Amino acid sequence: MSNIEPREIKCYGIKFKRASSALTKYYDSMLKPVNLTVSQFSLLNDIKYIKTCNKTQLAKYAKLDRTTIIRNLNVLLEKGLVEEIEGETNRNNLIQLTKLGNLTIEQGYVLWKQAQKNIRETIGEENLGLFLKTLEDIEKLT
Amino acid sequence: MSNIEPREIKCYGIKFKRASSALTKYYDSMLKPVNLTVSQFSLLNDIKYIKTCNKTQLAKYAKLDRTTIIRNLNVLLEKGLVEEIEGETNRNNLIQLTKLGNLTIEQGYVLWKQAQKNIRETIGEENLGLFLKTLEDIEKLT
DNA sequence: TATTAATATGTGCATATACACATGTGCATA
DNA sequence: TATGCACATGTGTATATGCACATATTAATA
Repeated sequence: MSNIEPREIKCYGIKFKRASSALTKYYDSMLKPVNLTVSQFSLLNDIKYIKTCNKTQLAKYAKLDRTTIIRNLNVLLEKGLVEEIEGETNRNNLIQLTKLGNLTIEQGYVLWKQAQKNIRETIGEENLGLFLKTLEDIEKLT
Repeated sequence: MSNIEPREIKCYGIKFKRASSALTKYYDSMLKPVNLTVSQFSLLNDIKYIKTCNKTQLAKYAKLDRTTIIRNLNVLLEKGLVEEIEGETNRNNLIQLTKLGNLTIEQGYVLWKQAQKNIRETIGEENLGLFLKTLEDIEKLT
């Protein structure tokens, strides 16, 4: 099959999407030994930080849609990394890490740290500050 | 509901995801009048550039998984923006833009151009080169 | 007290993405 | 010819994401 000559992609949105996808895959591959994606690892860390909370609070904190959080949490619940403490009504339920969840974070942290270091070097220490600032400016678009 | 004090997010992967999500939403909102997402707009432009091709070629060109292309194409087929020309066997099918597809790209281009300009200003002309270079370095991780 | 506000949760639908697997076709070669 | 490799397609399943809609509970207020 003949390959088609690539053209210069000009859309910053698409360029960004591709880089984001590559970056996610990289973190995911590094976290493979603990069977976590970077999204899952990040959400676990959020829960660790806020200790116990309801799902709406967690969504606000993680800056994700509430229904996204519900679905992502279901994966973590099934893995036994998170538990839901039933209140009097659904409204009063709280979620928190299990022992396994805490242990998995600890194990994952070592792997994440290495990924983080490698990415920092890929971006370049000297450019890091400006780069992260730009990411924040873009995030503010929403 | 009391809000939880945000902590500094250190994971570059998550920071990047958030920015990417915001950027996608921004482009999507700008392309709303032509009822296209930026992913769809980009795929249409890829097809316009390569004129006619099979799905595997398109996937390579767009740097997406082949099965992702199949599913994204199905949306464009249903919208009548793309058509599939049946060959002797499935293997010989070709896809190409419809008239409506070409028209929609033209209409979308004006909107996209404006989004593109705004993002360029958000990043800052003076930082643009370095920023895009970094995106490419990250993309190469895969 | 009855109605309304605010708050919390969940499901259906849709897009975007990719891996694993199954299937089909055509050509080269043993 | 038969076998296998290269190429092309499609489905099942999964994660990640968010909007629209429905429902339930609590607090405030008319």
